[in-house]
Amino acid sequence: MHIDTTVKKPESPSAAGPAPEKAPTAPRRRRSKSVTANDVAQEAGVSVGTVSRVVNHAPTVTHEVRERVMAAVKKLGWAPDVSAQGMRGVPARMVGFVFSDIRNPLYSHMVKGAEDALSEKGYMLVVASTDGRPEREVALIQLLTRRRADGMLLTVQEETNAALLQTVQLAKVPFVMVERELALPIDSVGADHLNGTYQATAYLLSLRHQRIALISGGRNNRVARDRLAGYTKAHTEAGVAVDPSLVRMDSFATEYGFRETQILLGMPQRPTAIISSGQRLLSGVLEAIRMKGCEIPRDVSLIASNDTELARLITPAITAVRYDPYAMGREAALQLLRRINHEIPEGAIRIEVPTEFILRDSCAAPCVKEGSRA
Amino acid sequence: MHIDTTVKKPESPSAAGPAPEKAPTAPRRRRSKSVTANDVAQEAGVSVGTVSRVVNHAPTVTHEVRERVMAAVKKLGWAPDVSAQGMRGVPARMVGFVFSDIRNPLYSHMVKGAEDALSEKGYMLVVASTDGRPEREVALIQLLTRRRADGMLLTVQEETNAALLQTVQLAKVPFVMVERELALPIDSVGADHLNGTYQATAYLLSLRHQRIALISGGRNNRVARDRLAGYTKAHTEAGVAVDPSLVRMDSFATEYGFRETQILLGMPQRPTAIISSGQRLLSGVLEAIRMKGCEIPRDVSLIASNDTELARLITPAITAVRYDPYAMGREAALQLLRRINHEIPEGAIRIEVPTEFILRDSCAAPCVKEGSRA
DNA sequence: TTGTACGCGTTATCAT
DNA sequence: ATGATAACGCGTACAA
Repeated sequence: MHIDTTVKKPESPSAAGPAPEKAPTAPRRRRSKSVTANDVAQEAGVSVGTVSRVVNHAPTVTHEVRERVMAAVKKLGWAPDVSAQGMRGVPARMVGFVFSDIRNPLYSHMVKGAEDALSEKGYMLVVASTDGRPEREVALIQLLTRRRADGMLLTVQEETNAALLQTVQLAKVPFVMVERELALPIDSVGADHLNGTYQATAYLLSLRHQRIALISGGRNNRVARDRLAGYTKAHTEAGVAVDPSLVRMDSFATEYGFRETQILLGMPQRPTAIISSGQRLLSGVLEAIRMKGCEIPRDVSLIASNDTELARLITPAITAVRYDPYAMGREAALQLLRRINHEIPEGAIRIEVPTEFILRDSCAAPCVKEGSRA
Repeated sequence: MHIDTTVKKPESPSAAGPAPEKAPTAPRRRRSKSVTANDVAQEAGVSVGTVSRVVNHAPTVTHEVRERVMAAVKKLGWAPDVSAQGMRGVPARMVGFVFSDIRNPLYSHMVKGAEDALSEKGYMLVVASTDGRPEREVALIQLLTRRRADGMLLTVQEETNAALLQTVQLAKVPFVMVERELALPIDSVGADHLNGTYQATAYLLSLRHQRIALISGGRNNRVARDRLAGYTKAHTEAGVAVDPSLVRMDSFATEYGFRETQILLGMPQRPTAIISSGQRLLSGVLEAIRMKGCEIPRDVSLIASNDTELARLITPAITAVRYDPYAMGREAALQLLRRINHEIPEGAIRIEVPTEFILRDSCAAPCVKEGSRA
């Protein structure tokens, strides 16, 4: 499998398109009328160099000349052409955010956090959804690189994808991983899932639950590793053995939550509590619990992560591990900006966002009849 | 290993244009030596012109030469520099989507629809959140224009904002309005809220509700106008008078839904049904209903728009007017692409996305004791 | 069919 | 402090 770097222009209006498209007009590609620095210079009675010096805040410009140039700039409504600036090496002030699907509230909140941080500095944010397809991840990173993105935020599907690692290295711009980690010296931002899941598990154990199911996704991702570590740590501290059959970490999808919950609740020794770690999992888990005729928290206790409107408003309200995706996106963007501007020394940095345990009404001590069967 | 010829302050090049903007110092950068069309030409033993013709699919190139050039392209990993292309008038293949806040699922779904349509054609999507501030709308449109966006999708706060109208006209690129309409000859895409609200209202009237509240936002926007029209039409057809005090159309915010519902349920002749038209309103409305000690549908019937996971999963499940924001975003992007490529004749086009009435358990005939009081 | 040369608008260098 | 001018990399008339 080779990476195709050839240039495609499927929609060139002047050339033959892929469809029987006979464009009504065969327009000249030339941008015809636009005011240039030369026009401004003429208007102000100076040279183009001076115009450039003025707008770039060069210290060597007379106040009087600056005023004249600024007046001309305003009068003509001129602004430097970004393409021409690009040719001179001026950064595009654009960063990309690559993730699976913006419709996931987790990502839309991250994006907003990133966008807020970036727009303060005059940066644009390009969103790039991969639908979880690794080849799309690679293609989008390459596209953004070619389009001169100054850096990228990355939440990939598979942390060990070799093609991805190579692509990231080839792009000479900084990256910041979000809720993921690569085997490269790259900054990363993520929530403290270890502690979050530890708290949730410890709480359930303190209620005397012995069989606690953990449903999550991304078995090979940092997030899942941290959650499993927190889950295991709590069990170890409580002296309770972990039953591997209660750990389901293959997908964040709603359907997965539904299916695995059905399976779990159908087990002969079924779990008395479930930790649903994944924003989209919860509705699937809830539906399966409902379908099995179970009542929360009487028949099964439930803890969700992340906290959502659904968890808060449903009856009973669901106890949750909360963290702030907006803050994660914001911190990631700020770190990326620091890298872009070389404000910090080399060396990968890990930024951790705290988790918070929100106690609600979805947990109770396990029902003895169920717990002691077999 | 890093190219670090820059040794000034944390850089921040002008990019400001005419507007006074803080820019610490001028840049001193040089893009690292990159492979150019000239290198490819040399490698292939042809001239730069031929290289350009090959990658631009010019018909006048020998197959043999094309092969040789393509091989050189692949070998050197060359791709045309976008800035240089930009200077020659090649479009940037980038569009902007301006809206209030991506965290609103309505917009994140629209964005995904738009992105899917755009990425198929090799376009990038820049997201631009305004937080509902009109001056941000103007600033972002100007920014995107300067950055050579080929077109923009727009969901503005105030359809009558004069500064906005002027900015849109000044930008010489095509726009497509989403769920909004301007007094300009511009394409628009929106859901059929008139019919959706008509169906919801007619259904409630058929259950013999006489006092139906309508909560929504954007009093001066197309969406609100359409909803009010549908609401009124159903009342007229049923011969039921509309009580203006039951129509609350000032905001889409959750808090507004909460507050207005409290007020409505506190009225001496309180409504027996509520139509909550706005994705974020629902949770506020529900919370107020719960706080007032009312039960759905016994004490108050409820219909939501748009349909959401919350509406579907809460007990009782909420009857809803559903439409597809993803489809709206996609249609808007496709229409914008048609405009960008001049594939359709001039003249504004309105694209309507259908609504669907989802019957669930949140509506019943009004309680007589409540309805007949006073 | 292919090579050559010009120009797009800006920034940086070198003179003045 | 300011003017003049050389790149930057590509697309495309025009020449061959």
